[in-house]
Amino acid sequence: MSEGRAVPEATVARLAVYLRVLSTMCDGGVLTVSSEALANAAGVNSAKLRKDLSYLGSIGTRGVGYLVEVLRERISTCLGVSEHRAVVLVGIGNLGHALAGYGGFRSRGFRIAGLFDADPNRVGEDICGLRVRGMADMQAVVTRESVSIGVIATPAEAAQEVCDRLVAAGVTSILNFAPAVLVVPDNVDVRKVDLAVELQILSFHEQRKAAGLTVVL
Amino acid sequence: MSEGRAVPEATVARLAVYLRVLSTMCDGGVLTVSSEALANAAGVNSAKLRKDLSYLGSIGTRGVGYLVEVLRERISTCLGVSEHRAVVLVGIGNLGHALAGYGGFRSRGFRIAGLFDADPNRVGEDICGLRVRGMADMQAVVTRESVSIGVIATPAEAAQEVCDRLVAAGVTSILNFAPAVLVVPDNVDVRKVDLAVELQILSFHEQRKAAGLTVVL
DNA sequence: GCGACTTTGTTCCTGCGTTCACAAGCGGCT
DNA sequence: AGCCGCTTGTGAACGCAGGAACAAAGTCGC
Repeated sequence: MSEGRAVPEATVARLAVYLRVLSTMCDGGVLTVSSEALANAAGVNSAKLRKDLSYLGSIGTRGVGYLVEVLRERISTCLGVSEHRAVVLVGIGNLGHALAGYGGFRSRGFRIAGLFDADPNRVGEDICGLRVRGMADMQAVVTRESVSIGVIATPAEAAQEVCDRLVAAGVTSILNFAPAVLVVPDNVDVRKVDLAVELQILSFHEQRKAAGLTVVL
Repeated sequence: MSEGRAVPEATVARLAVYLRVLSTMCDGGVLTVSSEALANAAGVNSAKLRKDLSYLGSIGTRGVGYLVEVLRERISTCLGVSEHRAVVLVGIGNLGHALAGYGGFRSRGFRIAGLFDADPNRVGEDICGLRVRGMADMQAVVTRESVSIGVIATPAEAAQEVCDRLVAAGVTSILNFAPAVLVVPDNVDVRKVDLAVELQILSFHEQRKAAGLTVVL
């Protein structure tokens, strides 16, 4: 378990959270941090945190803790964001507009290499210094800027077609905000974020709380 | 296992997906659907789907499948969205603006009962027919409209304070888009959506793919 | 009315993720 | 220099989720 071997999926998600907390600490001038303190700040169990970090061939010092700077660097490298990674964003509607202007991407290791929309009326529009391009330019941008990640923020109907174009252009990871199931080749990763699903999960728990109260009454 | 007993967390998330697919089918005039067909449309295994549905005290007909309308109704009830559920949205910035205008909320069982922002310059602004209110009005709106869910789309610094106000007003479920860990009482549920984390997870897999290729070369 | 076919609901089993608990290691203090 | 206390890293147990396979149940054709 010395080198970054077979990091579990669940751990990867948490590493990203640790990274954000560590960056904040770093900015605050904190030099070292214990697993207990970092776990609290990240909202997880300290044992879990230590096991997570152990997958990176851990760099902690017993009796002291972790060097914030070193740990931050180590996680960045593991996640592949030590250098800025280029992404393209397709679908400049309501949500796409917000994503294009979201500062968190840049500060957390990503660079928006291109904005695309199928609507000719939108092409040419300027958003935070980036020009919206037509779909025809996608191939060129992806190749030239070595883009590996595509973000889909189109309506559900267009999602699969956009996805196919992204894959054809050479993108191998997709973040999908459209409420649609995407079909992709095996070598392409897809993650889906569905805002309504998140709310429905919360709604379920509300339902359960209400049912429990009814019994109590 | 006859009545909606102890539905696993992972199942709840998928039920929401099934619900969306079923709604589409319903609109398309489909009357019955087999577990195989529904599973394909939802992008999951058919055995998993059947097990998920069995938690609702399943209503399928052997040799035929499920009645689309009945199943949709059943899942809606389980998720607590058979009647529209009221939510409030706090933080009308880049992202909040997009969320306020997102049509998917209404169509999937939610009603935005109020928009709030701390910035007095934003208060009074009209977004898709809803007026932005000041934080002072929150208590009244939550009480009057029986709001149980709050959505936080503020900067990270303001998230905890907003969260506290929501909880004090009576909200018991929170969907948090701010990159911050929220501390809440035990009876309050929190779900977090962090866009940068999603990208970093994809980035990790890209990193691995690249490493694998390097070895191959 | 009966048999064959289809599809569900469930059971068992395997694997992953989480948690607990403890031994090992390092720094600081005397 | 040696001991003590603190913190890490890991081994083992536990619980949950996922997948395959099968028996029960209902429909359709004859």
